[in-house]
Amino acid sequence: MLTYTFCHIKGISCTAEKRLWDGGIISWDDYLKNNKRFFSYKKDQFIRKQLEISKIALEADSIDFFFSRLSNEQQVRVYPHFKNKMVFLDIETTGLSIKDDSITTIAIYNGHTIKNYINGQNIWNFIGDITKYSILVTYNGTKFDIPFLKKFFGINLNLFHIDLCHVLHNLGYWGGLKECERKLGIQRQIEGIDGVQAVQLWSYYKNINDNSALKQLILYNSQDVLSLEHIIIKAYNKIMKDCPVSNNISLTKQPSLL
DNA sequence: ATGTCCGATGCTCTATGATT
DNA sequence: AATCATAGAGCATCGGACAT
Repeated sequence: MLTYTFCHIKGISCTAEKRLWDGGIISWDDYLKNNKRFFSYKKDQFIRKQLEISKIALEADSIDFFFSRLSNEQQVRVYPHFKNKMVFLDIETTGLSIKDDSITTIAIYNGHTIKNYINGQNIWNFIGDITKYSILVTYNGTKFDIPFLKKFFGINLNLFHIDLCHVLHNLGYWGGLKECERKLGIQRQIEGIDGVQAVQLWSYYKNINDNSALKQLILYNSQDVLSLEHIIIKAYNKIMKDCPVSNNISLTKQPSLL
């Protein structure tokens, strides 16, 4: 998995990495045991040293090592190795303005269970729960979810972050979460609700005590975090598609919302 | 030595797409 | 509708590989 990645090393781009793969150098050990030189002596020595350090970093589960060396769109590569430290996150709000609007609900999903947080009920439990994880996965969280969370809770979430919006852009997928899901062939359990309706559902709950509206909002919020897991797997497979051995990881069974 | 080509990197600047 | 981080373009630079 991560041992098939070379583009975290300075001087090796994705195209250079593909040349290695095509030349039969698939894993770090393939490179280290190989006598044929793909680069100049100096560069080759540097790469060997970096691969030895990479092995130690992987052994030590150093997320920081790989995150700091991989470009934003390539950080998805850590998914198989570090998925037990990852959490998918999505928030709902009363609108788009960070100045005027507030968080209504938060959903997080760790690959096994979904947790929901509701403003006015249990929302402050979020802070304690989120610190159990190391990597946050969002869609457009850089510009939306994270600034809202920062303002609402008044703290910086000290987590590594993968924004699948940028990852998909880099893979040529544009058009928002729902549109990208459609293009990727991802099926939702809950259909027919969008962000605007999510705002309305919250106001029904708040203004006329409509508990079924809240329930619907939570389901919608939960669906979005489940979709993020679908997307990261699709993105991972696309990013690694040229690697001769590691492609096609698949989705394990997700919790049912219905 | 010298020239040329190629790949990788690193700036600056601007337009834009995404969230509820 | 409000907002702004980022991708992408354009450009310069640097080092390696290779031919002459």
